[in-house]
Amino acid sequence: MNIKFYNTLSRQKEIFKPIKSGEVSIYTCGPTVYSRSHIGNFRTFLFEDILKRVLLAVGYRVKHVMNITDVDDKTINKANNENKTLAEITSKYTAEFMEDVATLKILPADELPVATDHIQEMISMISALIKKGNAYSTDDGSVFFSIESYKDYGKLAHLNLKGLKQTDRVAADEYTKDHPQDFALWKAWKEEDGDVSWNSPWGKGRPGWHMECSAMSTKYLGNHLDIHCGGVDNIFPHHENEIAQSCAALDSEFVNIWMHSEHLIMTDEKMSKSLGNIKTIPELLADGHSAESLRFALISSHYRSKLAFSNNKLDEAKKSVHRINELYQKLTEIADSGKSLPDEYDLFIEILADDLNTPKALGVLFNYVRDLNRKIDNVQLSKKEAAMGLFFLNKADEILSILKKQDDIPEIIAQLVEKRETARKEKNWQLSDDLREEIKEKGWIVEDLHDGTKCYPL
RNA sequence: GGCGUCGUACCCAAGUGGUCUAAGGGAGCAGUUUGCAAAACUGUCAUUCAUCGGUUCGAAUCCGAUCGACGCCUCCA
Repeated sequence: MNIKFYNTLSRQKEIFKPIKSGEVSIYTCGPTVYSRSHIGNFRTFLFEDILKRVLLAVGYRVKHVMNITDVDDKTINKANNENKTLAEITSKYTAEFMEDVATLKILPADELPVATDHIQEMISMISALIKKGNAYSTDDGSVFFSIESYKDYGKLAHLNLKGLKQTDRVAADEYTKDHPQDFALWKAWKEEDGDVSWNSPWGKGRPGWHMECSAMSTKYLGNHLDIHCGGVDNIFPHHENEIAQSCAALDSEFVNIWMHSEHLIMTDEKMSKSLGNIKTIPELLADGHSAESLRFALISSHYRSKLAFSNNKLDEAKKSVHRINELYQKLTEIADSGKSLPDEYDLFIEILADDLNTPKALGVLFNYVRDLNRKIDNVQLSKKEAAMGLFFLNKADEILSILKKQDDIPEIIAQLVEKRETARKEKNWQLSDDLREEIKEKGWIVEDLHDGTKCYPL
């Protein structure tokens, strides 16, 4: 099967060919651990999760590396503001990040290297760049990459140097640079950095932001890798600068396919910390949304489109997740142990293999759900077909991970349900309805089937 | 100033030259079922794809203009 991915570099879909047959190397830009990641950040991490799961589903071995940025302006500021050490801040938020990753059932990366463990690798790379004439040090002990020394600069973001606007931010930069757009590889120590510094051939300082990704991707995945991902905002400057650094330092091809996810927006605004309209995973869980609903909401639009995130969207996701889980439960009761797959599975995979078209794949899934429900209603579904359906849902779920697989019903609820059953048998409708209400108040829904009842969390 | 994206039903959202009188989900309405509900099922719900032109035998899909929303141009996923 041909797998196609949209490559930011070429601005078109390309047929995916791994460098090494049967194996895919992926580097994804991870969090900067200075605060809890929000749902917008997780849109990107979930897109990467789907990417990985699709590659695994079609039989590739996947080597995935995600960096943790644990030293930069934001982490240092945070530590200063809270009067804590850098390590205290970054270890706290790294732990929280990993917690959220687990909650959302995101497959963790094989390696999660942190920047501060790779200072030596970065220094070597910077030295190599200076030696080759792609970088220069300044009087204060900083090192900059000279963008004029790298002729392809701008090829990812499709920027040409002439068209660049002289923005205030660039103009206001306090460093002395040859070219205003030259970016820092090494930043000389400043007073506000406190005790955050490493020795280098250029004096005390710390690495520039982009350096860690170049150094760590090379260390863990080699000079040349298959796929590199991140949010669209990373295209420029981060990924553009990575390309310049890596290609210049290594004299090698760097990344074959660059994939970027669009932003999640709330009420037509980008979710951002400065606007104060962010939601974290624990907050959303506290609002009563399940991990499955969150996953569903995040994959219900294509990763390259802006995602309109709203309460309405979450409510819809919850119902959709329930619909699929409901069928799953029914199938469990009917199915024999068969292990064959319906044609819809191939279609499902094929659609996902076409640049991860999750909304379209969900369409296929729902069509199938309706077909099976119809057969169940008409008592036409054979045990064999049910087993097929069950196997399909399980296989699809290896990618989507939206099945809840039976929640445990608390003892109190189970007792109330039983009590209600007795009342119903005695045709005591008043008591039965009251009990249903009571169960609902405790957060569970009871539904009466033709034979018995069903109970699930609200 | 430069580069780029998007505008599909009440809402979300696929479709990127013919199978489109446009998938799927949610909401609504009507019905089957049910002690009543819920769930499920059935029917209904865009002859039309921001607007106006053009190319084509054929366009939501290509081109141009207009209107509207948005992103990037040094540290935000």
